[in-house]
Amino acid sequence: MISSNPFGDFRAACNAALSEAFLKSFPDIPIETFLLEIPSNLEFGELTSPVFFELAKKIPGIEPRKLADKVANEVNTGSFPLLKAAKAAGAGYVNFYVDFHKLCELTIESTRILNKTYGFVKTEEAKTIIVEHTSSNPISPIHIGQARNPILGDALAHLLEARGHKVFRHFYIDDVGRQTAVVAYGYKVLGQPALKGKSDHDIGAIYSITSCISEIHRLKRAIKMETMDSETLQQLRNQQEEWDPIAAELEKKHPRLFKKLSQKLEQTKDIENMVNDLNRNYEEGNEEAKKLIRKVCQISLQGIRQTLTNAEVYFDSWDWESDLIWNGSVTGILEELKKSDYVFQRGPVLEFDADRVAEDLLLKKKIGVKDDYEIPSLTLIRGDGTTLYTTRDISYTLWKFKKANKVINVVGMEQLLPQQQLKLALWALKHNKQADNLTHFAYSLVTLPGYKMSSRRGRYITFDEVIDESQKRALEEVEQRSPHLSEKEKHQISKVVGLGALKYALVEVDPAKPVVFTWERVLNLKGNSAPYIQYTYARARSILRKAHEKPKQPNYSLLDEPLEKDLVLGLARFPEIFIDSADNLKPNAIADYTNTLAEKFNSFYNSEPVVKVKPIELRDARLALVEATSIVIQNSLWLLGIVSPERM
RNA sequence: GGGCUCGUAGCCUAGUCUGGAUUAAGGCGCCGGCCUUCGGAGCCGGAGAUCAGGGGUUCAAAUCCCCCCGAGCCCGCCA
Repeated sequence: MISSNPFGDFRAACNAALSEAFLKSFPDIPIETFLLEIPSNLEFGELTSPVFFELAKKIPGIEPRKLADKVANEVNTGSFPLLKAAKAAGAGYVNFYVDFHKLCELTIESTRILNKTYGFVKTEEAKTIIVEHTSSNPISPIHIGQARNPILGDALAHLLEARGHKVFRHFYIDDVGRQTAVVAYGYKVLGQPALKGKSDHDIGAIYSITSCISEIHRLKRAIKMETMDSETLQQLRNQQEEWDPIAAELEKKHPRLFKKLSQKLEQTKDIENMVNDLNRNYEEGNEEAKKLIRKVCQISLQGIRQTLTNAEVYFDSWDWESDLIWNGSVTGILEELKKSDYVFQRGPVLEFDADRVAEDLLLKKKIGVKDDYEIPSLTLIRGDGTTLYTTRDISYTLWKFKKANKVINVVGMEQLLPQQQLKLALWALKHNKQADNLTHFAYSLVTLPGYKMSSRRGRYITFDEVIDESQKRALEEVEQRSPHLSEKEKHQISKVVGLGALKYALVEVDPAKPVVFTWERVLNLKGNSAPYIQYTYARARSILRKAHEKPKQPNYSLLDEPLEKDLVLGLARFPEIFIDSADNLKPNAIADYTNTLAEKFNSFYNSEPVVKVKPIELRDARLALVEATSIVIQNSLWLLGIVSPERM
């Protein structure tokens, strides 16, 4: 007999037994559901129910413990094979004890048979889900401040897929907007040269420098104008003082490029206007503008794709923002919105009254804001007729809902307001179902101590550099620890371990919490890290290789050591952990679980011999346990996009 | 000014949604042990926390409510 969720089966048995017993003891008292939780200590059983404290209130004059005693006595363990005993304890608990030998056999055999699918309990409500993630601007490389996005997005996609949903991973190419026009303009004045370095890095440099020079030009011109008061003038001067050192930094970093771009841009009287024209032309579908901006984005994307491939993050679809404009869907949505009564004109600008939508349709609570909080309005169309990011995102979102019934946007927490406005726009358009099924998976950004990253200012550490460094450090470790391995093997291992360490460091923490990036954090090879878990896997596999043969005659009732019991319980609980992690979008729970499991396994094999132990029935039971553990580690690391190496 | 998020040993985190058991769980770092025994990226042990602070609800609070302090972010015709 096998089970897709051994501990879940035990939980179900406890629940049924408890309901039955309670019904016998107190037929008149209706019970909703029994809370069953994992007790602090194994002496209190494998599951415990504290509900008698609550229930005692409903029955006058009875103490929780008395109630627990009465119910515990009525529990009929005979009809539930996994349930060995139920005992009242403490001030009013009923503790449930599992038949360990049965659970043990069920867990280990299920794991070995289900193998790469063990733990991945399928949902009964399979959906088609689009996970949109990363979507970094095609104007600069992905930097470490953004790197949490692909890691989290990929882990979410794995989780949902394993849960039985149909998942599509989408990258939204944000090619519309001023920033692409800036870099395209810089690229154009350079004469559209072939690039020598990694393309996204080169485009990123052109972007920062063009943006910086343009900003300084604008400020200089503004300062020359005499029609302003001294306060405004001072503000402009302050801004200029901010940009001057940035220019110096960029010049130092890219001397030749900086010199060339400055010379070329010197000839442009008003860079800002040229950029704005280019942006407008692009939106209008002007062929020359299309050719130029698409080219620059393609070049940059080539590098970004390379980075993501190195990180082993893949996409099913690359969606161009500009397509939504050119095919008329943005205009269509705007027309619809205008009919909705929630848009208004403010001078030349079209605004969306997000607050009134929320008020009228009673949505404030639903989107998580207080009743008296006034949601700022959203600008839909600029004075010059061009659209804004969130405007376009409305039609992108509806496009995604044509292909899926649930959409998860992996977007930084700082974009909470536009994501709320977007949702409200869907309600204003009467797309209630879509609004309800749109999830903003918000996470905090990665920061560097004492350093403010900014693509526009050219101040960032790229994801590429961090991957390289992490893998380089891993290689040094492999060279030192496993000199006997072939060069090829050493390289393969260091790739997997270096990348694993990086991913783990970014996925391990609750997404709501900020991560401060330090090398110490990523390059941790000891406890609570991917290398620690990977090492545990490699050791387990090594033991299995040493045994030469598959366990043939395991007798699971010989597994009686506390360390064995603890490990088996860990394996049995994996499916429940997985379900919670997938349904509540908590990839960090998997990281935490896997690390704990690795600790249990390390303790086990350090004190209990496996290969050489006698009798053979015990040896085989332990071998099967080792095999099962290796499977669960591999499966859970897979969810996080981390590879388990056979050796390291 | 308004809003969102976070605050747990020197440092990094789990637990908070759904309140439960006289020791608040891990990791890093620190101190002390373990290699003629399946790979020491390991194992075992130790020291280290009034769960930011104050009040409240409860038989029971890191967890729920109120107040307050501190940090980050948002409130743009940027994305």
